[in-house]
Amino acid sequence: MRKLLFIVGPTATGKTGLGAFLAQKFSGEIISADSRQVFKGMDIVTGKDRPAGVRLHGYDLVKPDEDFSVAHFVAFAQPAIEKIWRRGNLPLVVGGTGFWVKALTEPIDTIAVPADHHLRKKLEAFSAPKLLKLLKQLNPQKAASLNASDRLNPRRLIRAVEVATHLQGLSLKVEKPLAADTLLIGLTASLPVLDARVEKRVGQRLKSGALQEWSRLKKKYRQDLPSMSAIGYRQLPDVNRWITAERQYLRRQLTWFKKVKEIAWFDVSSKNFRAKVETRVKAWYT
RNA sequence: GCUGGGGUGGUGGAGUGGUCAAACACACGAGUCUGUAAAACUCGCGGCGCAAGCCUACCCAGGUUCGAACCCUGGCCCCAGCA
Repeated sequence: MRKLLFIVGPTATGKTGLGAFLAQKFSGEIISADSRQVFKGMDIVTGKDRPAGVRLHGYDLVKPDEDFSVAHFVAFAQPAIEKIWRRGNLPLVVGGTGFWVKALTEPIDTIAVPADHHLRKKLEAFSAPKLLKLLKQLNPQKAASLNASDRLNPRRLIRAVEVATHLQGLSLKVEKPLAADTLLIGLTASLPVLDARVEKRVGQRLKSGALQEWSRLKKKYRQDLPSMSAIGYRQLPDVNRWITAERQYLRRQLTWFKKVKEIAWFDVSSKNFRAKVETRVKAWYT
């Protein structure tokens, strides 16, 4: 069976570095699963590492003012993975965007319903209770299935209404999940270690010209674009707030990934952690 | 040293006699998640308790009052201006 390797975990754990290491060992190619690194020109602040000698897919797919969501990601990544298999290589999906990683192997059944910007714009004026009421009329089951948090989340409610209004006419062709033998490697460390790494990384990005990149993009793009909501762009020039936002994000990622039971976790601050991972991958790969 | 302002939670900052464990914000903690996911959203956040509730709090010490974070006296500290 074809093999598919995932490297996941919170920010600043060195996922790409490990990915490159494993890619060389096992003749692999990296697919980045990162919701902000898909944007061209957003390089320094989002921390795009480009390890030498490794094929890496998934960076710079669109311009910052273009749409790119899970659906686009799946549409891009699945064929990319197929091609890597055809070349006889091992695809390594590397990324911290949990939802995107999940979508690759667990199909989203409403993924075929595209964004209706006109409708969204109209619905944005509605309060959460009003949206919920509307959803109840269109799709009572969906409305009933929402938990307390989502019932108060306008963004989620708008999408649910959008799906409900467009679903009928559409012949749902659900994406096929990738049939593969998968291994999920999770990278982590103690919180103090992770926090320290975050701070260090921000420092490095500042040295590499993060401020210049930020001011360039700020002039060029509207601040309400999804791409511009990337951590760093929102907080700069306040460096401390940037660091805080990175740490908060790190914790959110941890919350997501800790629920994924299949992940084999490795502590990046333990000694020879790369060797340990390599051993684990080897056992699975051969 | 003088004059004026001020000392409230992890932080900023409301509150100026009872309805205050203390608005609001931030930070922090725990979560949610099926086309914005580095997004959006929810809950918690003095102590004990499942809860009802109880206890300890608004620099310190006294005092006034049925009742004080809020009024008075003294002390300590901070800031601004003048010396």
